[in-house]
Amino acid sequence: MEKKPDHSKSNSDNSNIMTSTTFSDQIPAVYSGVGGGFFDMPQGCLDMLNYQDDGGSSLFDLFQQPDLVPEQKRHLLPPVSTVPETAEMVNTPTQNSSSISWSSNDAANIVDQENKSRSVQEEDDLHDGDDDQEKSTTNKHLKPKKKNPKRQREPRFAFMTKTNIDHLDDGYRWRKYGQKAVKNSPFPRSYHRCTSVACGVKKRVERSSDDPSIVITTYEGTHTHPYPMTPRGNIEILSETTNHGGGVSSFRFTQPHYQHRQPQPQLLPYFQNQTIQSSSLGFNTTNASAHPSSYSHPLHERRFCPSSSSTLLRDHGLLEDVIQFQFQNDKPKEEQN
DNA sequence: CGAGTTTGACCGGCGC
DNA sequence: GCGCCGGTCAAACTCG
Repeated sequence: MEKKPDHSKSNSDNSNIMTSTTFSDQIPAVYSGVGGGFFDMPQGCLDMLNYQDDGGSSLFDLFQQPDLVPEQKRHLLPPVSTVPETAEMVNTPTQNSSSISWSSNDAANIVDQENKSRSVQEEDDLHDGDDDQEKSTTNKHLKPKKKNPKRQREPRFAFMTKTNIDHLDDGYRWRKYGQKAVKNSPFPRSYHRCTSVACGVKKRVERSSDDPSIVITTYEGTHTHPYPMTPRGNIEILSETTNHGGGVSSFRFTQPHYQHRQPQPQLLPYFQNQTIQSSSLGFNTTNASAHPSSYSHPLHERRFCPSSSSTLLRDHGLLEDVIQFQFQNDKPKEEQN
């Protein structure tokens, strides 16, 4: 599908991708100072990451945990801007000797590339909207099909998932609207939009060129509808108790029609500890229909993953190994200079 | 027939 | 200014 000239070019162009750029999408402040990291999460976690309501929060609040010493945070989220060209953040899976590498050639670079193309633009968006409007009006002269010329970038979350399934079912319904060959990667990148009306959440899915078993999923924006808008996979939200302190809200994921069962999740040791040790890192699903606008919240009683801790160890289907790898605020822009 | 996918073309940003 | 590349559009197509 991708244009052949582009594809061949992509494969032949081995120029390095610079890594020392910033992730300047409108990442909430909670991510400031941390870059990316590895997570292995059971199926369902990604949904909760993607869905954040006013009372809840995201996985990334993990990194605000006061009991996380800086070393730990760094271990989880190595700042991309400081990851050396040769640096690898390696977590050794518990089940085999293979390691998932954080190299400058895959996940980090994906975001880096975006950063490069957006860091300046987004600052303009924030501080210089008039200029953009001028640009957009000129664009319309060229191509009327552009409907939303002044596009505002949404927060982005990127995850690496170790799976052989290309499209991870995260509970939401997605419509694919494009696919492109990616430079330096034999695997195409697919573009998806949430099918919910007026929900502008986008998702990009691609495979790591370094490790084809890793799927990199990048979410952009936040869903403006309850989770899940259209049940896909009998996902239920069990809002048992409102809890900013002791109650437990939990998701229950049942997986009715996955034909390809995945191997057991490879919980990376550190994250596994984090997950198990603290149900406080879970998600608050209270007020599940609220607008998921907030990324940074004080610590709530939250549940990362499906309520039963045993689910951590069972077959979690498609999202057995989710590795969050990239969150970066504008801050590192200074660092790289 | 509607929803979703494929795919070629187009656009804009960025580096050289 | 030009070419590369990521992102998006939209018509054609497929599928249930």
